[in-house]
Amino acid sequence: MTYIMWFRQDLRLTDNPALSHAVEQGTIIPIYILDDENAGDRKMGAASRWWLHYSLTDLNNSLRDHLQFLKGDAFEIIKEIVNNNDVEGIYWNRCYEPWRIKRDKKIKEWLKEKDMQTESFNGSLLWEPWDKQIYKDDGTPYRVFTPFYRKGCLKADTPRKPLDRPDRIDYGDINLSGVKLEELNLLPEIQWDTQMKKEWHIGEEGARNRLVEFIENGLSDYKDGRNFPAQQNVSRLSPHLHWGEISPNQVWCAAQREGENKNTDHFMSELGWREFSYSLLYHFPDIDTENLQDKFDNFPWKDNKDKLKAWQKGQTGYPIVDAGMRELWQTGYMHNRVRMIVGSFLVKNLLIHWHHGEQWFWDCLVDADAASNTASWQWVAGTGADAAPYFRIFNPITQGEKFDKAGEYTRKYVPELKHIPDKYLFKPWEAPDDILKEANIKLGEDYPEPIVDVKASRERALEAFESLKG
DNA sequence: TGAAATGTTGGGGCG
DNA sequence: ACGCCCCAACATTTC
Repeated sequence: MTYIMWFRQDLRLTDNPALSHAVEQGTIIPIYILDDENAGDRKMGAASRWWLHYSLTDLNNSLRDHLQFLKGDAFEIIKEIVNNNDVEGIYWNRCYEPWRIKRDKKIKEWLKEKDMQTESFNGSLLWEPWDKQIYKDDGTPYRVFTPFYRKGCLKADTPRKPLDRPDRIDYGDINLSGVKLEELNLLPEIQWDTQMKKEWHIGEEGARNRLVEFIENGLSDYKDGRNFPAQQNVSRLSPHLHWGEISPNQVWCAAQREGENKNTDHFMSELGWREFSYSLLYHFPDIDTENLQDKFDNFPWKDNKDKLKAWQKGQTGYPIVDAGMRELWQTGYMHNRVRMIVGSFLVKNLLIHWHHGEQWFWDCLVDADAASNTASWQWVAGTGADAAPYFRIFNPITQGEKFDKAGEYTRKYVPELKHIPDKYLFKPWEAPDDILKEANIKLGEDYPEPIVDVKASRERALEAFESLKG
């Protein structure tokens, strides 16, 4: 008996419920389908594709070169496989983007009509978004994080303990005439990934090492340390989780083993935010384009291509913002504190619609995730669930001084400011001429003048917000 | 998971 | 000794 194991966002062997089930049934044919056709406007961005290439390479190694790669409309491909080969069934772990739910539902119905064995599993979430335990008493989904997490998640069934890696896998002997991994064309044509390669250890083993490293060195001061981008207190597990190189259950249980304290609690609640984002996307499937709070539909956003471009390229003249945007560009990642700062800057100081930020992150982040990315952009914009009140506007100077006091992070990504004294690092335009000269900076040439005035733009944002009430 | 404005308090300098 | 002012430090309010 031969079964298809369809890998999707679960590129691992350990704690993989669909895989464990499949290998118990018989021999398996592991496949991956690159389905850009059904993704519509949610095709993977460039950084995601880059990561995927190496993650598939790693998975294929773990599967002793048995992973078969296919490209196109997954429904058509699966029909073809089932119609032309002697397979008994097909298993996968669920995905939650609206387009995938729609597609997978159709596929499952068709498979059932064909009397194929088919079952989907939960390999990506601690609690299913439709779990009745995690609804409010009135039967509607939570829109506020704290009760979602405390009254919902923490009171619901405890997450499944991770499954062991199957101790043997038997592979079926069917060639599906797919393509070579290289033919998925996931790697960039222009080589912008040299720096990125050094930054990450992609794949299941890299994910596990990252978790161990974080638990040993980052977790013990997580609650406070997570705010400082120069420190090593954040887990950096987000891309590994997104691709399913590690499951949230593995992370949750590893944190739990460290015992309850403010650091583990806080870290686990961040996994809770991930669940919350998925819950929101499930219950409000258009949040990736529509404001969750529709009163923002009339917000007077400004279209400004030059300023958007300056933000994207890390040329705003605000060093902490530019450092973050350049970290993103160079590494495919940005520290969470800085994501909030650059987000606030785009949406509030520049008054540019959060869509533009969301799209840029979607293209550049190796952890780009439809649920987390859209929920977080709506959060920072003030348009979303449990959102920061609109008037919570970050001051990029104060934030820099508070969270990168010694300038280690900022100077790393904005090296032209290396020699500016701390006192002026986050506001170089206030530095006296002799200090600028000594630091080898000519504002407007070596480093941009600020593209907006924070004080004036703050006022402007508050007025724009005020205009919604009228 | 804000920032700025405004209010309050208390210590020290000083006439 | 006392009131007054100044100002830092902290708390509260407002956007």
